[in-house]
Amino acid sequence: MKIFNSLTSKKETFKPKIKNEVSIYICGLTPYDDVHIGHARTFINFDVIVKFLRFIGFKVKYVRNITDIDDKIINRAREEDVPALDFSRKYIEEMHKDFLSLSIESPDIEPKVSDHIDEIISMIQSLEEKGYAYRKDESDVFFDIQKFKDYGKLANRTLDQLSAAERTIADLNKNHEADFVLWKIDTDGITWPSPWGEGRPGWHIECSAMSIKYLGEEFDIHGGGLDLKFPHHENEIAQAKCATDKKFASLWMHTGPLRIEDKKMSKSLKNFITVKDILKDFHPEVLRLFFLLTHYRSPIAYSKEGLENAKRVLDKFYTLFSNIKIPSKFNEDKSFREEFISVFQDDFNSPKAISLLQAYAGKAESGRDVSTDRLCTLKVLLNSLGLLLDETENYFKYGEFDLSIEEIEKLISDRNDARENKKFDLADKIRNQLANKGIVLEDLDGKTIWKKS
RNA sequence: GGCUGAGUGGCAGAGUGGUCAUGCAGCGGAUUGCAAAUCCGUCUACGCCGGUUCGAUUCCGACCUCAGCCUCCA
Repeated sequence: MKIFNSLTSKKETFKPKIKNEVSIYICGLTPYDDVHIGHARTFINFDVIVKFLRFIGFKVKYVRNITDIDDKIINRAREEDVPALDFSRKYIEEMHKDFLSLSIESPDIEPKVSDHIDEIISMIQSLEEKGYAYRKDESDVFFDIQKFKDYGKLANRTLDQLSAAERTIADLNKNHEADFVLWKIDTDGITWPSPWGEGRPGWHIECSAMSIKYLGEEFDIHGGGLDLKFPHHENEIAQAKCATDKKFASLWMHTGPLRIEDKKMSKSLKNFITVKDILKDFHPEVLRLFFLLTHYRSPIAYSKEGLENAKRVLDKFYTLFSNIKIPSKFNEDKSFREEFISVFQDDFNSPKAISLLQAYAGKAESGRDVSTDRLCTLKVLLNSLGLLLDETENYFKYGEFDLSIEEIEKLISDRNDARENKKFDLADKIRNQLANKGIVLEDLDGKTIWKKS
């Protein structure tokens, strides 16, 4: 298996530390607003990656954190006059609901920063003992990037380049402009006592502390959205390596951004579409397939047309299996499975793997190659990506309608009466009436079924 | 400005030094009361300019355009 390593900018043969086991840490969300489809992209990508690793037989330990201490949370909570952790708890619940709707599997461990203050403090202490952390007078505690010779390796940036960057606020307590906070001194908002005084952890240290706690000082894969590469992941590496003198994560993976109108979808740009909004119109698997039709490292331009295209593709798969009963016992088509795996394990090439499945589906439809074993294998492979898991009926009737099921069925029955009596004008009128409500009819083998358009 | 990535047919999107991606849409046909669904057939491509090569969309160089990061961000 090959995986692109952001640290070396090369595809590398994947060799986990322990044979057949994978330890993976993914940076999760800061819960202070609804989950948007840019987040969904990242977590669906990693969901599929973890699923695939398990599918081919790896034992995976998957950790995905929640950053529940953050200035934005504190500020928003203050605006609403509720305790910060109550505020974030509310959005954690929303996040879990959204992820469940999207069939994103829960990680094995989902640690929160607020539960790991002790680990964070002791990591900062060891950085302090080794001379990587400093403070002036009673200032915040900073990490001294000039003491860490590999600083900038992940982002491919030198200290000079970092100095040259225009920074709006220069903190006079810092040795270098790019030094970052390990412990922020504060008495307002949510704080904990520490050897340096009342305060809270800086952003970055939590992920170093929690990944090491659950996966050890050296583990296989660390990932997240591309926007976390610098400074977040760069800083994580600095802290973890300096505190432990170990390698930390061997492989770094970053998912590409979701764009909307040629800009990255992000909370700060306020150009986001929430998961809840999308799921009003589209089945969750449509969103999943929309993402999988593009490689995880490439940017995706969000568009309604793109989602509609993904829907048509998924419709075809569901239609193919709508009349096929999958037997409980069948012989898996090994060569098909192997072909799929060999494509997918080249840096998780989902678009190529799906095109392979589409080609097989096409062959099956044409009646040229309809061995049940092969069809069943196709279903297994789609399922492995988190697709084709819903009942056909549910899938095609997903969404909101203006009409009740009873009303729809009454109209269908009226139309069929009209057809029996050759009153085709009336029949077509009823069909148009339903079409205007977003319901399409199909007359199959003397039976009429309906779908949401 | 620095660093990184990308520009493929109407659209999405892989890939490759010389035979086909794949799918959606379109078009023609079968089927249907007419549609839909399904089936058969089918068109359109590699940003621009040079170079290497017998041959380049694929390798090299310049240019143009776009995006991401450099400040919070998945």
